[in-house]
Parts: sequence; C-alpha cells; structure tokens
Amino acid sequence: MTSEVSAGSRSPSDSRSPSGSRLPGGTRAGEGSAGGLRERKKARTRVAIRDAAMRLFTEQGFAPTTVEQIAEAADVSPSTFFRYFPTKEDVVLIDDYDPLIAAAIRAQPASTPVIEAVLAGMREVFERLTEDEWASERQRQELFRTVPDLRARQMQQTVAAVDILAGVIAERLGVPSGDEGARALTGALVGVFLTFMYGGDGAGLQPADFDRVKRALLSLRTHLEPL
Amino acid sequence: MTSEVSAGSRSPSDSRSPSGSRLPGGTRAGEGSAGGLRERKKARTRVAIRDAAMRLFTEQGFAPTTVEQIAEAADVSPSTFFRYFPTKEDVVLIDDYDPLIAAAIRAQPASTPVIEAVLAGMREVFERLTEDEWASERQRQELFRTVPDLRARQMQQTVAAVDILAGVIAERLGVPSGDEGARALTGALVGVFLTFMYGGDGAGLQPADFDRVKRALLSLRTHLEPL
DNA sequence: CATGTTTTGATAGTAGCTGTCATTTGCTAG
DNA sequence: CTAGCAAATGACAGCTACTATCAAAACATG
Repeated sequence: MTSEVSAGSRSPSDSRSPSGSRLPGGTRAGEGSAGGLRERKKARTRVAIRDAAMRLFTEQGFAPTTVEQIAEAADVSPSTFFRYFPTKEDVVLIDDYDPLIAAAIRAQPASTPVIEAVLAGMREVFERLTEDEWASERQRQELFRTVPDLRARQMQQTVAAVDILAGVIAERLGVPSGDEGARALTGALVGVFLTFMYGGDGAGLQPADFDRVKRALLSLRTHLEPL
Repeated sequence: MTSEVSAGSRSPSDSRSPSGSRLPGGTRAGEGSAGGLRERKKARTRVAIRDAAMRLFTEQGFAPTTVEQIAEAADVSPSTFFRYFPTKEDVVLIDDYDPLIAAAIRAQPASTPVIEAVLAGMREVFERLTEDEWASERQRQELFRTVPDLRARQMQQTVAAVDILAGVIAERLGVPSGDEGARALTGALVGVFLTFMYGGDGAGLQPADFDRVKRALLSLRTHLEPL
C-alpha cells in the first residue's frame, strides 16, 4: 500500500528531498546511546538544536525566530542546522510515536474489539509519558494550535499515518492488508480524532479525549442504522 | 468539503477573506461581470493570473515555476501577483464550493437519512460540473497529489471545513450547532473521504467514490456493534 | 477638467533553503 | 602513533518567496 514513508510523524531518516542529501543523526527507536563517539556527538547536536529551537519558539514565537538564531543558540552553523532538519518546521514536527502506538495496539488481547484496541493502544502510549515528555508534548501541541503552517503539516502527517494504522487494523481483523473496510474504519477513527483535536474549541489532545472519541463513535451507530 | 469536491477552479468571484482583506477582486456575493470598469478589470486580472499559473504549473511543475514567470505570463508585476494571491500556493488552493455543497445538502428531502443527504449533496455539486470545470479540477487534484505542501494545506482547509459541514448536519439532525455527535459524524465522514482520496492507490476523487464511501460506512457498523 | 481614491510597478530588503568547497574531526589500518 | 580515509562542519554564494514603501498611473466623481 504505498506506505507513505512517514507515519503520522517522521521517523529518523527523512527521505523528503528527492535530491539525496542524507541527514545525520538517525538513531532508531532503540535510542541506545551506544555507538562510536561520532554517533553520540550527532545525537547531542541534534538534541541541542531541537532544545534551542523549542525554547526560542516558545519565547518569541515560531515565525519571528530565525534559523540563524537557533543555530547560534545551539552553537552550530546555519548550514549544520539544515543538515539535521530539512526545514525549520521539521524541528517541531518530528516525533516517533507511530511505531509505539502500533505496537501497543498489537499488544491488546485478541478478544478486545478493534476500536477499543486502537483507543486503548493510543491511550497507553500517552499514559506512559514522563512528566518531561508531557511538558515538551504540550509545547508542541501549542505550536500546532497557533501556527497554521505547522498545523497543516501535522495534519498531513496524521492522514499519512492512516496507512500504517490501517495495516495494523487489517492485521487484527484478519483481512488482507489494504482492505477497504479496514481503511475506512481507520479513516473514520482518525477523522473523529482530528475533529476533536483541531476543530471548534481545539484544545489539543488530552487523556480524556479517548473517552470522548469512544462516546462519539457510539453515537455514530444511530446514524448508520437507516442506511 | 473544501477539498474533496472543491471543484471547478473557475468560479467567477472569490468571496474568500472574511475580515480585512486588502486583496482586490473581492466582488462580494453580488457576482462578477456587472459593476464598474474597475471591478471587471480586477476580475480579468485575477483570472489571467490563475490561468497563467495553472498552465505553467502543469507544464513545468509547481516548485520550478517562479512567481516572476507567472507574473510575466499574466502580464502583471510580481507585486501585483501577491496583491491577488497571498502566496503561490493560494492560486491552486482557492475554491469556494463549500457553500454550494452546504446548500445542496440542505436541499435534500427531510426524509433522507443524514449520511445519504450529505453524500447526495456532494455528488450533485460534483455532477453539475461542466467538462471544462472537470478538466481544471483534475489539474488541481493532480497538484494536490504530487506537491506535499499543497496537500498539507488542502487538508487543513478540509478539516476546517468540517466545522461548516458539522453545522449543516447538526441543523438537519435538529441538534444544537456544535453538537459533539454531529461533529463526530462529520469527522468520520470526512475522514473516510480523505482516506479514499489520498491514501493507498490515491487516484483522487471520482464519482464512483461516493458509493465506495457509503459501502465503507456500512461495513463500519460491524465494528461498532461490539462496543 | 479637477479632484480624490484605488491600483499598480519599481525598488529594496528579509529569511528560508540549496549547492559547493575547503577544512576539520573522528575512525581505522599499518 | 601515525597516515590516510570518510564523515561532518562552516563559510560563502545564490535563488526565490514574500513584505514594505512610495511615487506614478488608472479610474471615479463632481
């Protein structure tokens, strides 16, 4: 299924610019600080850039913060900044929750209905976050909420992640990967999520939202009946 | 809706830009060809820019085409280009089919179930397109499919349009505007649409897709049962 | 025709991003 | 330890989207 490379978020290596240009700093989910000095240094640089950027973004806003400022704060050259992140936006966009969520869903007991399994899987991943991770995640969400460009790209990533999620769901349902029903179900789920996260009041994602989504899906039944 | 049907790129007047809007060409609902010479000239300039842009985009691609080229082809200065379209992307993005779809949904008989009404409404707008409008729409869709930046912004528009659609649906259901159930239903609908349009094979929107969506929603019931 | 308003083009400037190349830095073989 | 190699970096130059400003041109109106 044309799996769109990046799940709802970007995994380590980007693959976005066609013209080659490998980015340094790709440690897999393993995250081990192992590896040579080179690897460790790259990881440190990467973190330094992201931390500096996030700090400046929340201090002065996204647009007013220039790449030059970020580079200076992280003590690298602007060139180096772009070697680690293809665009300024990517500093905020990158996360790798997708594989975690996929795994958490797969780990649900087989007797659990699909929808519950998905919701439970997502919930678990978010509940496992440390206090620091939550703080940083809130910052991200705040940026997504306030910066249109970021929100746009975030949504695209989310929709792209449907492919991955649909795969997991199909697997669970015992239907061939790429099955249309599985994809539709996934689309509906993600659609409801997006609506709650960014529509109307748009308060970002919160733990309680998982229950909201479930309740909303239940009410969906009513409307599907007359078909 | 903004996106999925978003048909004929050539509807006469723009009518977007809620508030300030220093952009020229904003003949209000009053509709185009009437009005003073000034208004007519603005409308012509707008069309000229968009036509030139779309032609160049399909000829050479979106990114390689510079605003300067477009301006030259449309016989205006680059400054003027930006007065008519805030960004290069907006030339492709702008469409105002949302109100049409909303109206078409409202026009469905009250006895029709919500979901059917929505699908029928969209389909009608879709089917009313002329051959030229279709051709131009296909061009747009092609760009959305191939240019990530455009796709991202289009999705954002789509999700934003959920608010409008949710209003119409709520109205039809006789529940207060902003009702969570209505929003969820809308989100699910749009989610399924997006999945079919851009996921997997990703062949863009086609008339037959309305049936696909309906069938997919039906299969959704199965999974909602065990909740 | 004279007046005021809108639209336009020219110009200059900022910032994101790309490409190139010489220099430095970590790695490894001898 | 050192010589040599590959990767990473920084400096530089360049392109383009986009903004701001201001004077000239085009329309409108009395």
